Amino acid sequence: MNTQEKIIREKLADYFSTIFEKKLIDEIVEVGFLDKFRQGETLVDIGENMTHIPLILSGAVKILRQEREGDELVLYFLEKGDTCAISFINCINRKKSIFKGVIENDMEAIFVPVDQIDEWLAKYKTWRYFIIDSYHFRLIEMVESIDGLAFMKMNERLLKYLGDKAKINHDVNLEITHQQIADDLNTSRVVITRLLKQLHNDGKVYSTRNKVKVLDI
DNA sequence: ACATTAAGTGATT
DNA sequence: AATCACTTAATGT
Repeated sequence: MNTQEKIIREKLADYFSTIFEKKLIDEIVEVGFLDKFRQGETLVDIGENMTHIPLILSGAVKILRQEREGDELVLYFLEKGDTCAISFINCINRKKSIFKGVIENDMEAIFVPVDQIDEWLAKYKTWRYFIIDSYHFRLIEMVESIDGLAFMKMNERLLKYLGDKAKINHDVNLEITHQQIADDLNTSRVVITRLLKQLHNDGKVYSTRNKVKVLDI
């Protein structure tokens, strides 16, 4: 076994080896490759073809919908142990991605080529469950996201967003500007500034320039 | 000290 | 909740 394979096997041991059967792990080690991305990089853009799906080992990815340039909306975040089931379907159908994925935190993932994905679905129960589970979870997050748009006031959306962000960062101290938040929620900076001030006064967050500390978790 | 960028605010729709 | 227009505060050079 070469060193590259050894490394992948070790990385998988952290999280995925508990959910995948041994034979499947062996196959992943065989065909997968490790790749790293830095914060702010675009993992996949809308309209691109996908050839691999990531099994996320560390870091986080922000999944968003984008209309035109500068008009976007964050749907959810992916972190360790997650994969993008949507991208999986994209792979199978050889369709173009309908989402954009931006690296939220420096990310490390094992990429598995599309050809195997299909094959494993029939071959391994654990893989099947993993994909279905992932798909289900993403669907729930999507519904939550829709609920947010349809029923929640902007201040609730903001609070949820900050909570999610704190969770995936494993830190309640967020380094972010009002403008960046506004972009992610597809609203204006002025609105965020005012809502943040409210939340600040309500004791739910503590915010200063470039920083928001989430207090109410 | 000056320029740039982030944040705060009142008025209007 | 969005937009405008403007002010004030923080930060970098």
